[in-house]
Amino acid sequence: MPKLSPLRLETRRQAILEAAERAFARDGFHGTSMQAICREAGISPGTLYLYFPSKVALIAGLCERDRHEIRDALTHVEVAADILGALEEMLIHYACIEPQERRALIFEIGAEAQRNPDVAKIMVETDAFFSALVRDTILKAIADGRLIAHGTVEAIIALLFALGDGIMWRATIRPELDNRAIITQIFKLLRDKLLSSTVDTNVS
Amino acid sequence: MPKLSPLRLETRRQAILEAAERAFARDGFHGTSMQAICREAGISPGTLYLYFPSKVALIAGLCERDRHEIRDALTHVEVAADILGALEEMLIHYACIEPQERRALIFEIGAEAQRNPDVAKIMVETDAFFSALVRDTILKAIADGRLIAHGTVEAIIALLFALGDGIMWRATIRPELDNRAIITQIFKLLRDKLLSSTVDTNVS
Amino acid sequence: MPKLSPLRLETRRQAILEAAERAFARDGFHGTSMQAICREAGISPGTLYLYFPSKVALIAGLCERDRHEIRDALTHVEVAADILGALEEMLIHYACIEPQERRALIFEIGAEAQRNPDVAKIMVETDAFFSALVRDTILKAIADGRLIAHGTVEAIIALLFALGDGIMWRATIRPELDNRAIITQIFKLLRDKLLSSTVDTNVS
Amino acid sequence: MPKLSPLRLETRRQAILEAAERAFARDGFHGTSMQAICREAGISPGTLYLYFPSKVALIAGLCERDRHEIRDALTHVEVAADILGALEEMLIHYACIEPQERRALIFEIGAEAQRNPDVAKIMVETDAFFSALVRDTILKAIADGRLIAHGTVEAIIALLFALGDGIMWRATIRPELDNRAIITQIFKLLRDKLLSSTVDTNVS
DNA sequence: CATGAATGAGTGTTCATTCAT
DNA sequence: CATGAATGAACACTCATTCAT
Repeated sequence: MPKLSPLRLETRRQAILEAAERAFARDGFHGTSMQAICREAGISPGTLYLYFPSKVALIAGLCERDRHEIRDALTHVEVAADILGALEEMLIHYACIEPQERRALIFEIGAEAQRNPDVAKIMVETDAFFSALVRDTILKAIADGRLIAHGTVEAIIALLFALGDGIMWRATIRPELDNRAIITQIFKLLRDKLLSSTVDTNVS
Repeated sequence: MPKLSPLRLETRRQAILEAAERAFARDGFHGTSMQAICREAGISPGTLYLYFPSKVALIAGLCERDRHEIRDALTHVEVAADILGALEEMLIHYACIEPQERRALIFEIGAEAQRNPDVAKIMVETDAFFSALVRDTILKAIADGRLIAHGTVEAIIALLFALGDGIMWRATIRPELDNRAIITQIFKLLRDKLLSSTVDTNVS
Repeated sequence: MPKLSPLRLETRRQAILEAAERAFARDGFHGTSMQAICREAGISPGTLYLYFPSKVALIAGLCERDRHEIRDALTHVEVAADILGALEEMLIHYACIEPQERRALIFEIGAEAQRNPDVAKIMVETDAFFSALVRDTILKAIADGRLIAHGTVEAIIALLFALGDGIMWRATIRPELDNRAIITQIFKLLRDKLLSSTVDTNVS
Repeated sequence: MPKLSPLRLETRRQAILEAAERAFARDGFHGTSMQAICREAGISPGTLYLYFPSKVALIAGLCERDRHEIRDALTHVEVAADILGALEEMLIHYACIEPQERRALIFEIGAEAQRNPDVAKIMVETDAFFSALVRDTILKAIADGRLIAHGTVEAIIALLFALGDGIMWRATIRPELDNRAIITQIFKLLRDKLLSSTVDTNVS
């Protein structure tokens, strides 16, 4: 009985995760049965349990995957000349362009995190990782003179974090609003009053 | 003639709602059975269904109740001399003082809102009501000269909404942080750079 | 505490029975809740139980009432010059004119009779009473020379009973057929071959 | 690959149907819980729902099965030299020999048919199928000269159908009568007056 | 006599999970 | 490795009946 080759195992895991995400987004975590995920993934229940030990493990897996995705997205921010612009773009992507169903998943994950320490851990770690990276990037940019902080740097960063999460949150509960315009408006204000960029930015 | 008097009916409804809130906060919406709520409320299933027609009606009732609570809380903000201070205090109350379990309920409600139009409607209405009231209060204060906006008023208000929700969100997913300090820091920045108050404020 | 006057008691009972019949016919015995009957009758559950001790008692009451109704209907047959014609008319009335829902009730009653001896007893008694009456009427008519039996009288009567019940049955399970025509056809055959009438009958 | 083979699936279905029939006959359709059927069949609820999607599907399955049974029974009638004799025998079998509980099921099915179109459809189809077959058989026999109709053929056939159903009905509500004798008596009359057979029949 | 709020056992059905093949 | 039939505890909800007022 040769163990599943790590590559194949990972490929399968990802395929199942994608099926699960589609199903969860469509019907919610509790509205989706394991059978439904199996159907979506084209496998049998027995096989699913070969790759994930339980239903919550799928949520955990989804979190984990999102963590990687955000990490990749942040890479672009890190190396961008216009850091605020890159953050703005990233926010617009997740708040306006990605389908609403995907955003809605955050409720399911959040709810699960209250009950499941594994999920909570991943959530906190993802947030901490993300925050640290953004913070470092901004601090470095300020040190480099690419950004100028108008006020206590720590406070500006704290405000930035809350702002980003708040925008995501509002886009999720009020998708009918013109969130893209709201984001643009807020970032203009940010640049004017709190964190101006010294590099040329292409105003879109 | 033991007809349920309106008062008694309302008292009962509230008692059941409180029991449901405790149970939901403890075990989640889907993790809580109607039987468990009955046990918590000290009534039988049949009786519960006399007051609420379904499980989601309990969530809807909880939303409705929160809406009233927020409305009352906002009354204090409206009449406050120091509007930003009142908002800050309100935020600290809900983000730091109220028990974490209560905040966590927002995930359950949000998740339910994705599936249940009634819940979604209440959520949107509550947000719209709250937003409009805060907005009016700020606009009036600016017109009165009690607040001075450093930048486009609309943008500042948009930022304020996102900020408020973001702070609540972050307090919910990162309760271990010193959120009170973060809020204070952010509000100080706000007052300095975006929305200064012309009345004496007692800096806490 | 004066006992309900017998008259008032009976009036009430009949009103409730009618409400129950409407509800049973609409939704079936098991599909009708006591609450629904109360609503239909405009009384409270407590009051209903003052007049009928249980739900099956309502079915029993309905049987009892039907027994009286049939007895009355038979009175017309007894005194009719054209006995076969009167039976035919009665059959057409119950099989074609009365609403289908009322006929459908017989299934509910029959099912209940299998479980409830009281209901079974009433059902058997009603059938026995009816059969005896028809039988006597026919025997008397034959003795009087108003009817002529072409064959063993006992066999003809047995066939008549089965025929009547069978027509009712078929009208109930196949209401879409032209049961009136079928009845007319059968009775014509009856008169021609088995039980001719010596009085003028208006052939319809 | 423990995929349910079609044979095994059908065997299981029949076993469950038999368990359901026993339970329904004992306690009635509404008096029988799915748990009770499971107990009777020696399986778990989950398994039952693997074979039948709902409780009414069991009734529908029972109808379907009866339809097949009747079809088979009719095959014997079709090829019989003495058609009336074969029908008489069949009637005696179902009205007198089969256990009363099985006959009683017709009430449950009939009641269900009033509420459930699927059941109603099967009931009507079964009756139509049966009627058409009997009718064809008789018409052919008359054409062949094996039967002689004393009267309008259509009327005789209509009477025959009503008679058959009426006999079944009466045997169900009055099982204490000597229904075998009644059937014999009626069929003798039939042969004498309405539909004589030209082949030798062994009078039982 | 009449009420209707309260009851709680019971319902049909689902679904995460297991394990023999 | 993969299967999918089997499981059975759990669920939201109903309703015939009672009894304090």
